[in-house]
Amino acid sequence: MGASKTDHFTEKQNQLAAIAKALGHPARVAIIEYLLSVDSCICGDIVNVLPLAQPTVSQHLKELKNAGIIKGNIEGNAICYCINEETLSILQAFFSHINNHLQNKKSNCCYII
Amino acid sequence: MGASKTDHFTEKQNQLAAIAKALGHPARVAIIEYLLSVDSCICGDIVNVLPLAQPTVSQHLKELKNAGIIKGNIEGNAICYCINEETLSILQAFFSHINNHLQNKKSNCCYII
DNA sequence: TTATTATATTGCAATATTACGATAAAGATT
DNA sequence: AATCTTTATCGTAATATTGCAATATAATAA
Repeated sequence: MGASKTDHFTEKQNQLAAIAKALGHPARVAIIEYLLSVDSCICGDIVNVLPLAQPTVSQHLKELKNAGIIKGNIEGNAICYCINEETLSILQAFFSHINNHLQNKKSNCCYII
Repeated sequence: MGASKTDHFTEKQNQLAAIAKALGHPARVAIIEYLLSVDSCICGDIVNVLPLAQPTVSQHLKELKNAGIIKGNIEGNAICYCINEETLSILQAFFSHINNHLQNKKSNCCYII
């Protein structure tokens, strides 16, 4: 098939998966890291930083924006992108949830491999 | 093409992306949530819990294992899977890193959209 | 030994992703 | 207006992912 059966999962599960998926490419991780490293959030030089052609970078930016991980507004003939903390906090909450459970449990199986 | 140019990114970026990518499917999020919800980490009944056929579930489990998100060992004719905290802590560290940067910055652009 | 049970692998079809050249769109500059 | 600059979109090729039926594998139960 190739298409995920999103109908059969909860909204939360689909939401988490969508955010994680958007982070699931090294170029997009690199974009996030770059956005963090620059003081300004005007990021017209992302193309020069990445080892990818301009249309490809534009496509990755679009995916990050669709997933809500970055947000931006038009600034003349450039685009101002920056990280959307709200979206990333959803993933963070998921990890907190995981941590809480794991600490309560202190799992003692699966010690091999 | 379809193949990521992983050579052109850092090991760290590829590692983060691989972990995020493995979480980037609702079925795999559901598997993680199920592993958290059960007290035991014997998870032979995952197939019954998910709306997917057994081979598909097995494939998702394999991907989670390849990414290091779950670990498991053979227990008779069943498999014992559980969450690998070490791997998830890599993603958590990334988010801490992001948080630190964002708090220092208090970004004041991108207020529209 | 012969089922039975549980998970993994294979093979394949449908769809998605990745990448980039060519081109478009739109504000800035001259 | 004509040109430059920057980002977006289109079209397309190569590859990856998703899902499942069929089958294999391996331990357990009879």
